[in-house]
Amino acid sequence: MTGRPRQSDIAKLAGVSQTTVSLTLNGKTAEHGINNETEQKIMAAARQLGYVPNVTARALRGGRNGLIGVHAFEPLFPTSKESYYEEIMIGIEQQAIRSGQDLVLFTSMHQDEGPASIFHEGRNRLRIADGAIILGFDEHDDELARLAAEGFPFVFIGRREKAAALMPYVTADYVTAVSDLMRLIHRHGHRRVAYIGVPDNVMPRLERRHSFRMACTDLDLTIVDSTLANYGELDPGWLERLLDGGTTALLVESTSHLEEIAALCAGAGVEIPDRLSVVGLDSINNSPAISRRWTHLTVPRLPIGARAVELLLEVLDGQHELTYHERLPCGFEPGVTLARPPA
Amino acid sequence: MTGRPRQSDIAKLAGVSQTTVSLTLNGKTAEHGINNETEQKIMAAARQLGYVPNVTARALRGGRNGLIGVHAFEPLFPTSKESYYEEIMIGIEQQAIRSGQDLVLFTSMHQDEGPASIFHEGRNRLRIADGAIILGFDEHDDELARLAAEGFPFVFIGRREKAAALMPYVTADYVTAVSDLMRLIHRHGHRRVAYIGVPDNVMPRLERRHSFRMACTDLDLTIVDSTLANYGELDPGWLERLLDGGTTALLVESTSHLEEIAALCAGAGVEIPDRLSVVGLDSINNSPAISRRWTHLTVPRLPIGARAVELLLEVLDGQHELTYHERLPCGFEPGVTLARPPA
DNA sequence: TCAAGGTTCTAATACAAATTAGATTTGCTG
DNA sequence: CAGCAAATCTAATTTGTATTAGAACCTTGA
Repeated sequence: MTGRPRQSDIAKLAGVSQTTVSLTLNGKTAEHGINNETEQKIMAAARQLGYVPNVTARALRGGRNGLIGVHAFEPLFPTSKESYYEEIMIGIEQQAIRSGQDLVLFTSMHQDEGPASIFHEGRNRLRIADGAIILGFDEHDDELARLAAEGFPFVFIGRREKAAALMPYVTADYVTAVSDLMRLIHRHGHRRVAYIGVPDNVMPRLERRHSFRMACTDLDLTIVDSTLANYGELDPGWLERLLDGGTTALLVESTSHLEEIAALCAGAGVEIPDRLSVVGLDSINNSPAISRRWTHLTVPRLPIGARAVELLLEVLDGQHELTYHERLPCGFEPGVTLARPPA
Repeated sequence: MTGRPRQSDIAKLAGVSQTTVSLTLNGKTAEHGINNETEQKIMAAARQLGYVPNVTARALRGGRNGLIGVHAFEPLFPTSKESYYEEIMIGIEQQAIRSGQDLVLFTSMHQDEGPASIFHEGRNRLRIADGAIILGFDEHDDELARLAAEGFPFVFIGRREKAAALMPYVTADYVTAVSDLMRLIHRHGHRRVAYIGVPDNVMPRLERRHSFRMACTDLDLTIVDSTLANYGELDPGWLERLLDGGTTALLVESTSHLEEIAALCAGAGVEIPDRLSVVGLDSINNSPAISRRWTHLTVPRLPIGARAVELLLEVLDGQHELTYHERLPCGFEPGVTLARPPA
């Protein structure tokens, strides 16, 4: 259907075989002893015809196309602001630019409602790309395992218990970050610390909670109080009970809870950080809605995206075991909401 | 390398030929008279082996690869907030989902500083996709012309004088929108209207200005005053001169100028809209930084992106002339900043 | 009983590139 | 001048699927 030039067209124009064209275009002139003059003819013909290799043919044969797939189980450009993936995508794009790769967004897999299943309807389009970066927080461990079993090269962003052993992944080092943070809070003199979590069990949050509890045990036995709140529990009564119990510092998993807590404290005349230290455990976007410079951890989403691209290219070159993974360090924003506990 | 089952594996298991498997899996049993019993055997075998069709093979055979290229002359996921392309990309993604196409972002073309040339190293990398959507406001008419000359199927988002005749494009109907808006302002009783432009000459802004001047002429001769301000010109003196000159309404090209003008008016005790009506000519994102419900036009960026995808697919099916184009209607947000002029 | 027609399946091929295993020519050595 | 190697190229095959053309068998009617 297309007037797209093929290698055979080049061959005809240059008066050689398709084999010679393929070898020449792939830079194997030396090892196959192709005449310099022939090479020039072929290159000239290719330029003249505006030849560009056919992705599907090359992929079918197992070659590389310079295409990196990106698959999220949810759309990448969501209508709601505060896309979770946005910063990661910036990192992916930047590294793709540096590495000279193009990106394929697998939108076609989202056709039906709900999370986009990789193997649904038998339309696993991932193979059009050389490899893929997969992100998403839904439970799709079985699909990932199957993909790994098929030998398809991919890197996962995040971490899953089951998946960990099967594929390379990049994630943030929540464990170290929360652990360090707890030591800092301990050094400030706090002995009762509460934790406000989100009622779900995705890995990044589980890791933070786990690390929090470990730190509580490690630092000084039984002096710390762990509390997991559900949405809606954050009311004046809750705050009162918290303070009456002797809690002097609060770890807040989700950024969206910070301002809620600020409002609650303001309403009850509780000063932050004089009466209560508050520390966030996630990145905070600059926005006029942010009331103060919170003390908080930052998740290295941009580096994670960038590293995932590099890692995938290394995987494609066979440089890593499938069990290889990396944990990138979280950042720390000192802010003004962590202080000594009241005397 | 593949532990992946192929049609031939199914065929072996079911004791039939690969052809029969292909026909059955594609639901062509009826037209090729395939026995119901055979069909059951094949389906069972396919299920048992966990068969998933190989997209690359299928695409190779079919001529199309289901990839739609997206090329902006700047990166699509910019570090700065307020990406111009973001809303368009949402539209593109949504329609790609509906149409079952994947998207290719040509990041590899951005390797060098500056805007990314399509004909990087003499090769048109866009050709790896079935077609492309091109967006960008830099001057690259020559590249677009060359692309069109090569017969590569693409749709441009926006409009260029030169490009208009060469390729299909989708754009917003600024002309009608501004014209209608001017009539509305005129009906409110305004007779002197000023225009605050941005000091550049990209098409969408030129069209708004042009339509503004046309409307001034059409509605009532010489009763309207047109002013084009550069950045930095917007100071108290400018506002004073404007009002002294009898201007009662202001058209503001760029959303970023609206709050600036609001501050200026607040400082000078000028009430909006009692003393001065102010109307924006672009979309406004919900954000806490927006001080009031401005009366303004909205640019249908999301529909533009979506329509571009549809249009490209139609072009690929040969349904359109290259000179085909569409202008999508702008929206109007009534807001509260347009009123009758002071008596 | 033989041609016509239907039913049910298969062989062969195309898609575009990569690769393996030669084929052909030329040059050089003994 | 036989013989061997290097230089330079090509034929044939592979990848997995879809499709065309037709084969083989069976039924039916005259």
